[in-house]
Amino acid sequence: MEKKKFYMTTAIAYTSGKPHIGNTYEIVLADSIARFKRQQGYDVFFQTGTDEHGQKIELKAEEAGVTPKEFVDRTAGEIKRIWDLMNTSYDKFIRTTDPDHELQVQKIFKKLYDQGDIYKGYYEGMYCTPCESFFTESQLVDGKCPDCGREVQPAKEEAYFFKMSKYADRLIDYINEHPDFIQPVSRKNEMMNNFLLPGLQDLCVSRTSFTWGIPVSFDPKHVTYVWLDALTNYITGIGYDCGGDSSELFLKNWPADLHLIGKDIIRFHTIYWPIFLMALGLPLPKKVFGHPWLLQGDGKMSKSKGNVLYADELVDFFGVDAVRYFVLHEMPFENDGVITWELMVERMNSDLANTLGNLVNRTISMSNKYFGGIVENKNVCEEVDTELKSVVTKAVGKVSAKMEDLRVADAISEIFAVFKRCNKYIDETMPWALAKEEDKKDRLATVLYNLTESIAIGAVLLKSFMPETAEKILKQLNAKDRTLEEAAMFGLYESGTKVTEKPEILFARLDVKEVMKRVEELHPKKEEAAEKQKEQSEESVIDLEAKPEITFEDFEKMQFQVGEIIACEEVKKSKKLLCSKVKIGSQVKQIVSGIKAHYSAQEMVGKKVMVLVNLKPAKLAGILSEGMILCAEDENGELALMVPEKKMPAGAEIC
RNA sequence: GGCGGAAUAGCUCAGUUGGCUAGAGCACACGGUUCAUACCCGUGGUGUCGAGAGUUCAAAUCUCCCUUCCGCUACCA
Repeated sequence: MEKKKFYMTTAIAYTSGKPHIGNTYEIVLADSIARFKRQQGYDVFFQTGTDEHGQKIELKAEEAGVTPKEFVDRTAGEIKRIWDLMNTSYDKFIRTTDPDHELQVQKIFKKLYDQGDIYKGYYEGMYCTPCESFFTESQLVDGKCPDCGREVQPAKEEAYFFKMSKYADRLIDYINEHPDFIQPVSRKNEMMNNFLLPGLQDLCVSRTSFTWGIPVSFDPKHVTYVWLDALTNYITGIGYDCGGDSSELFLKNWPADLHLIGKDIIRFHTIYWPIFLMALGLPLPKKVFGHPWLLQGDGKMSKSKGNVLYADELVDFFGVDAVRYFVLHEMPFENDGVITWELMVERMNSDLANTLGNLVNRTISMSNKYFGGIVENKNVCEEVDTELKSVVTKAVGKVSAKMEDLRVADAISEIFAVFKRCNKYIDETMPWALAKEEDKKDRLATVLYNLTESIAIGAVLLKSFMPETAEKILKQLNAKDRTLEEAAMFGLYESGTKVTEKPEILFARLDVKEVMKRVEELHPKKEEAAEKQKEQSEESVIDLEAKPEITFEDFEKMQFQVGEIIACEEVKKSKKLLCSKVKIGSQVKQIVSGIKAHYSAQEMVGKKVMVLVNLKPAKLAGILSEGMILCAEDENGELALMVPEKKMPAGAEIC
């Protein structure tokens, strides 16, 4: 029987710099889907690659003192290296500087021009070079770029435009008739309401302001502007030829079954790309999934802060599969996910080391201890076995269902539910107790067989997400690989198999403090950069949005007093909170403040601070707080306590 | 400004067409256990289900309104 094809792509990564963990997320997500589809028996073609043209790269190369080609060769190599490091199983890595892609883009441009979909016009406005964007006067903020705040120049460019409106109605129909086309569905409304229904603007598809791009063959002072160049990679990469000489690979795989992209470029993939395809007379992709982004927890990722997470660094700390697990697990379906070092350590310890690693380890250890490593099914079943088997054999179906909806994080949770059930089973059956009774030997053997078999099935399910780990587990169990159908059948692990004598620790527990210490050593730049920013901001001012005017009466409602901090301790449950005992006059109040990141408990003691005394008490992390210690905050979130500039007694009114 | 979404346990979130004491994971506390990587299992929440009003025998779930946050988008000032 011929396998059903499945063609999927990621967005191509822009080669302006090293990819951070957010970029890496997409390729790992895509890889899990690709691997799972293969496991399901699809003939998968998985394409990824790099987007290498544009003015930004031209400038970056100039800064670096190399040619654009040298520059992109370097960054594309770096991106590919990280994709490979993450153990991703792409079939094709396309670069938009590949000669066959460039040639094909030129032919497509010409064809669309000849058939009247592309016409020549003028582009006018204010141009921001770093952002490569035009803005109207009214869009500018203080006369500067609304995106980056830098200077803009007036510019008028001769340019080619694509007649988007011509195909709009057809696209609207297509989207309505294919409710699965845009995922998640909430994005569909955004596209409809903001673009399609109000009427599409024509899209500029060429530029003359830079040269690092694919020249328009019949008008070489123009280069193809980003979207017609970048989006077409999905067809040129598998051998499309608009002259009618497309490859077998293309004929077999187009239309794509899935374009996996970031939510920021949904518009281009669900409006412009389908319309380009219509103009070329090609069928549209079946599904476009705009995934959310992975964000850094403690503030936005920024290179100057030195807190950007890079995949290779994380791999050094945790290993490839752990990093794959983090990015996949922390990502809900529609909302952005958050990732921090602390969170990763937590996942590492709780899920990977405790639940999974320890399970494999204890199971193998028991087989060795009680049966010299031989796992034999003596078929002495009890009631408790039924539920275990049911959970284990149903897992495949659950995982598949989640994957069908591209809910990868949920799919992984289903797999871990199997491992958790196994741990529970051990407690229910208490093998160590069975081992003490000679006549329970066969029951003990059966229990260990059931466990080994369950873990083997779990490992098979894990293959798409954590390939190396799955393999390690199967190897330690000496279990045969199996298909997904076989993962629904309990009892295929060959009775009488010998497991490894010395189980290898799959994931070592980590100490948060030690990890954070190493991170600090790794990024000493952090402080330097922060100091630099401080210097820069010394002369700057902060404008806040004005709150509504209040009356003197309103003001008088608030009671501010000088408080002396006589004791202070960290709130153990919390990362941010300090709990202070504050002396105000003759009474002492307990106040919880979110300032642990800026002040240690020790240095708080003895300080005299400004306190809002009559704030309604509230519980923070379960601790009563009876007021508020006031601080000033700058744009970086740095805090400074408000202290009196002369000596003042505790309780002095501030008015 | 327009369109859309969200607000539920300390944290991240589930809660189908309104229906019995509102759930899961993590964290925390206590108990159990010892095969194992101080691990696993069990138990534990006074949560005003953002505020207010309404429909209903019954609302986290429907309607209205308010507040806050988020997404997309637009732009007069």
